Amino acid sequence: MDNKEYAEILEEIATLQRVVGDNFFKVRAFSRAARLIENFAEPIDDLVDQRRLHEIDGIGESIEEELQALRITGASPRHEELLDRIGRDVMDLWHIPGLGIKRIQTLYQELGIASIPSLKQAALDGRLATLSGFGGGVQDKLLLEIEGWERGRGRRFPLPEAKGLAESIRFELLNLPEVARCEVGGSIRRGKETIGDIDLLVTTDAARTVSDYFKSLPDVTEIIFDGDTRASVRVTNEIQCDLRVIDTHLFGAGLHYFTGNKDHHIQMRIRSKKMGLKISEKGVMHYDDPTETIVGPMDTEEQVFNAVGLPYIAPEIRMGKDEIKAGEDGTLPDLVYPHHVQGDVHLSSTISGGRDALPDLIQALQKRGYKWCVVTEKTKTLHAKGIDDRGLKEHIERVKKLNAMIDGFTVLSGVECEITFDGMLDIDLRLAAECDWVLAGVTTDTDVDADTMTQRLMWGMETGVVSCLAHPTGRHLGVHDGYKMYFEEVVQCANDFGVALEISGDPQRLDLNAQMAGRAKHLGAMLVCGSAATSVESLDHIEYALQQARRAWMEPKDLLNCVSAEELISRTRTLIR
DNA sequence: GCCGTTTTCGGCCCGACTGTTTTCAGTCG
Repeated sequence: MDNKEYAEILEEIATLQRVVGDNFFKVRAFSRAARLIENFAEPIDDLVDQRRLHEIDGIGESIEEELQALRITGASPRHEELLDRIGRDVMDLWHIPGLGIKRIQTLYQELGIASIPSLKQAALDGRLATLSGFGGGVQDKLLLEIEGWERGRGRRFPLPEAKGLAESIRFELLNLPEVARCEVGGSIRRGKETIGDIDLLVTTDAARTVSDYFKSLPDVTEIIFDGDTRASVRVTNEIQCDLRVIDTHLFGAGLHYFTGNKDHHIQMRIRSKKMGLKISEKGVMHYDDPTETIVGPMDTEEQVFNAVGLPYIAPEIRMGKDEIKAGEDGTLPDLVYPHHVQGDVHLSSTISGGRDALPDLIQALQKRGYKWCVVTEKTKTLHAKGIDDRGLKEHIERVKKLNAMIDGFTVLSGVECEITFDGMLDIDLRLAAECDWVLAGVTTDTDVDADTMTQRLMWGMETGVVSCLAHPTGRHLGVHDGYKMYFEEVVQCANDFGVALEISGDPQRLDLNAQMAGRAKHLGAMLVCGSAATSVESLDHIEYALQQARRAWMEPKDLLNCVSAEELISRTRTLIR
C-alpha cells in the first residue's frame, strides 16, 4: 500500500467518527495523522515493518495499531466496523458546503440521512426545514450546493492552472487605486500540486470599496459570502475564490494567516500560547491584553515569526510537521531558490518543434544569470518534428560552434529521447554517448504492469549513456497518475549508473512531486530540476520544479542545477567515464 | 487520540460570517 492509500483510510476513519459523534480531538488526531502520512517522504510500509511509526510526531499507539493491521491484513478493524455501522455514502455529505459535524449528526439521527441522494430528496420534500437549526434558508442553500456537487464542483485544480487564474484576478485588483498590496496566499503560495480554492490577500484603507469591486469582477458567477473584511465568490470554472481585506500595517500577519496550512497554524498557536502570546491575522499580542496591542511591527511575515521567537519559515514547508521544531532548533534548511540556479537541463528549440530559436533561448538564460544549459532536442518519438540520428549529429556540431562564440556561458549538447518498449533508446547509442547529457524517459506503451515498466526503465539506464531520467513517474497532473513501477528499484539502478532524476517543471507534470523527490533524496538519488521549456517564456517553468524541491526541504547542494557545467557532467553517467 | 521545560491528567487555535434557537450555535478557512 502506498502512503496516499494509508492516508485515505485514516481520513475516512476521521470522517466516520465525526458522524457517530466521537470526541472532536480524537477525530482531529486521525485527520492530522492522515495528512502527516500523505506528506511523509518514506514509505509507510517500511516504517511499519521496522516498527518506527511512533517516530512520527502525532502518531501514537492506537493509530500505529490500525496501520499495522492495514499492513498485515489489508484492513483496519476500526475502519471496517465504522463502515458496517453507517456505510460509505455518508462521507459524501462532507463535500456539501454548509454541512458540518452537528448538521450531519442531526440528519443522521433525526431522519436517517446518510447519503447525498437521500439528502436531496429530503430537501425537495421540505423535510429538512422541520429540523431544529435548519430553517427554510438552509434547506434552499443546501439544495443549490447539492446541485453544484452533482455538476462536479469541489474538484481540485492543477497548481499551474489555479495559479494562472489567481494571478489574473490579482492583476485586476491591483488596478484599483485603493489597493495598496495584493498577494496570492493559501495552497498556491505553498506550492501544493493541486488546489481547492484561491486565496487573495489585500491591504487597503478602503475595505468596502475593494470588496465591492472584487464581487463585481466579470468572471464572478456567484457570491458565496460577503462581509466587512472578507468575501468569497465562485468564478467561471466553479473554483472558489476568497478575498481577505486587512489593514495596511498588518500585511505580514495577514499573509501568514492566509497562507496556512491549518496544521501549521495550530502548531504556531499552541507554541504562542505557551509563551503567553496570541497569534492571529490581527498580529501577535499578549494573551490577556484587552487592548489587543500588537507586540511589534507586523508588516512582514518575518516580523510575525520573530515575535514568537522563530526565524522566517518559508511557505512551502509550512505543513505543521517539523518546521516549527526545526525553527526552534536552528535546523531549518537553506532552501533552494531561483538565484541559486546555474543551469537548466531540459529545454529544446525550433530545431525539434519548439517555439523559439536556440540563440534566443540562450540569450534569455544568460539574462537570468545562468552559467550553462543543456539543449535537449527531442527525438521523433517525442515530437513529430523531432530529430533523427543525423539531426542529432548536426546538433552536437552546432552546439560546439555555438560554444566557441559565447563567453562566460557553456552550452551543452543533449537530447531528450524515449526508452523504448524493449528497454533501448530511440537513438544510436554511440551518438548518444557523444552528447554531453542524455535525458531519457517513457511516454509510449505505459499501460503495463510494474515488473515490465521497472525492467524497461532499468534496461534503459543500463545502456550507460543516460544522464537523467525525465519525468520519472510519467504522471499527467489531473489526468492520470504515473505508471506502475517499483520506485526504490528504479532509484537504486539510477544511483548505480550515475543517472539523475528529474523534477520536471512542465505544468502538465510536476514530476517528481515533492513527496517522491523527498523519497528519492532519502534514497541517495541525484536530483535536478528541468523547465522542459520550448520557448523563452516557458523557461520560467523551472520555478514550479524548484517549488516542489523546496516542499521536499531541498537545499542548493541537493540539486545539480546549482553546480558548474563541469561538475554536472562529471557526476553523471559515471559508467562510461 | 496525542502529548508533556509547570502536566502521565487535562488540556487540545482563532476569528469572521450566516441564519435563526432573538443571544448564539454552526460552519469555514
